[in-house]
Amino acid sequence: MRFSRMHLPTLKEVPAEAEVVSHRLMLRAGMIRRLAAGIYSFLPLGLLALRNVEEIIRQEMNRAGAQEVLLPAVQPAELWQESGRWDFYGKELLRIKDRHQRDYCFGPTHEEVITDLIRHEVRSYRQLPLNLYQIQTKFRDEIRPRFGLMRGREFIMKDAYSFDVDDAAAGLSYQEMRDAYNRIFSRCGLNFRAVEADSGAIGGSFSHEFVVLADSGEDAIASCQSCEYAANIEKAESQFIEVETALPDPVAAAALEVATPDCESVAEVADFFKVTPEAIIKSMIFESDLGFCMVVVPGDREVNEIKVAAALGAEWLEIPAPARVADELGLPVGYLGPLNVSITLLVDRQVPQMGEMICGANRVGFHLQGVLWERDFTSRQMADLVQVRAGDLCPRCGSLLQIDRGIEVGHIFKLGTKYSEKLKATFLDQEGQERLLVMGCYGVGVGRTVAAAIEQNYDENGICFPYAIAPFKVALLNLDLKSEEVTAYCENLYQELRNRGISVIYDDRNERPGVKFKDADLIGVPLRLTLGRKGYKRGILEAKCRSTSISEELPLDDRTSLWSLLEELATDDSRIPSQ
RNA sequence: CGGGAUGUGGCUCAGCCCGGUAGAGCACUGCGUUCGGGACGCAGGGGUCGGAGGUUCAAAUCCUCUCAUCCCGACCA
Repeated sequence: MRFSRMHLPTLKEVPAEAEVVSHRLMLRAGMIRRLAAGIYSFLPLGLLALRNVEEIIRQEMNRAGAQEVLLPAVQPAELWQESGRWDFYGKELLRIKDRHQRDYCFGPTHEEVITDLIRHEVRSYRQLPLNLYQIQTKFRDEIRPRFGLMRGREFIMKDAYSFDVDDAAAGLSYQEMRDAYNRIFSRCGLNFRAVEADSGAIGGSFSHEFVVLADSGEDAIASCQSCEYAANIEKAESQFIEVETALPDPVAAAALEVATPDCESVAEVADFFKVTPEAIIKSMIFESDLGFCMVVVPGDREVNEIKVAAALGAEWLEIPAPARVADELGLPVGYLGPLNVSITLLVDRQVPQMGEMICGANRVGFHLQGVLWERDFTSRQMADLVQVRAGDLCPRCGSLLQIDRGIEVGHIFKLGTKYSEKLKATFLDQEGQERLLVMGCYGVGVGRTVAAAIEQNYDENGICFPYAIAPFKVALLNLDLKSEEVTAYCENLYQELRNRGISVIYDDRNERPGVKFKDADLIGVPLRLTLGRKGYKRGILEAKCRSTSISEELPLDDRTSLWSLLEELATDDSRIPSQ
């Protein structure tokens, strides 16, 4: 492509709307433009990057035996009512009406549509396994879209759905997708981790997220420093070690009520008693489909709601407003404690070994000191309820866990029969028995993968695209358009690069050299070739690598070293796992 | 949904408090000079100041409503 002919509106200044690196750089590099909150247009450069990721995805999905389809974006409400998600999915589902006032939605995901399709198509175990995928625009009406393509409302997703005869076969499909995903993100040149995750609203029993490590990421993951264990913080567990608790001697007969005016938070209470938060127990009221309950954890720990919901076996869980707690239960938020409460008491497994504790007295302005497990309160419902943190022990090997931030770019789920049951998607097995299809679903955020790649690869001059997804692999800068020899050489090299199938942007604009350098850096072209009058006289072409800043002088009359340099770049940063 | 902020040429912003002919830089067009890290000079084009209503002789500026966008929060007592 000739730069002079390309619609590539780079910006010197950063549009005020952009906060995070990838968003800023994608705007500045002329890749995307915003139309509305969370809704973006792709310009030519952005689309090239997107297509490169799509192509890698297609290759790996096809290699894994999946077949591409294209499903409708607009879906009738009946299907969603049949699966039960019309009500459950909530406001994220963009609902629309047609001219006859019939309800539709713009698909945020396609379990319903694909299951409907398959239940009409698949009758026999002979047609299985089957894995269909598509790359398509989704819409999720996010509460708060932000960060450009990282959390958009309209976005492009690759979603795949597998259908198998039983759990074991579905496990194989899942594993195949897991391998494919590892190859996809490796080939995109990303530093990522596959982590165990909660399956959330999509449902199912088991899932892994693929998280690109980046400080600006919205997700946190816990990973072991020595073994392979890695999990989303929502899901992560830690090893629990029983310790003997030393009690003071003699032990007081009962806890002591102390006036603690205006001490509502753990920090304030710790300050008041001159103790660390570890000596305090934090009590919180939760409400679920099973009613109210009180959750008790060490004061220096954060409650993990997903673990609470799992421990309770609850469908949904939320924290009621303090006013509601006061009205319904007569309990004062800020001064809660586990003594003498009538509702379910759910206690974190670490609490019994805390020794003498401080907790709220269930009376405004008072806390209890010297509280003891068993003497003062107890519960049969004990579990791991807290969020892991750096320094906790790996549940597999006992080494230290570390916490990193990252961007979720892929998520794979074992769905089981959740949707096939609701939509009655069945087949006949070898014995002629009617059985439910066992499903899995597998998603990749395509635009988000591009954004994540930028989050992970940039410097003060702009984007440093990994070779595999770079819109252009080579930028050829002609610094002296007026010189016939220089221009003739550049034109010839440009043609040869194109003939070799190397995507190249030839900067033939009538601009000063500085402008060309800045633009080539900004748009993240991995290899920059520069030729000016001086270089031409010396018979050399300057080749500079964007990511390493290493430059070499190549002879004009022999291009073999150029081809080997490109070869090297192409293989260098696509870290394909060996397996 | 709660809180905060912002809407002025394509972009970044000033002007608003204290009402009186709409500005700068970048970008764009033409000419000239310049030419290896976002050049300079001269001459130009382009804005119903987010929208609606109101106050006023007069509104970008004051008032009311509305729309849009961004940030924080919407669970850690």
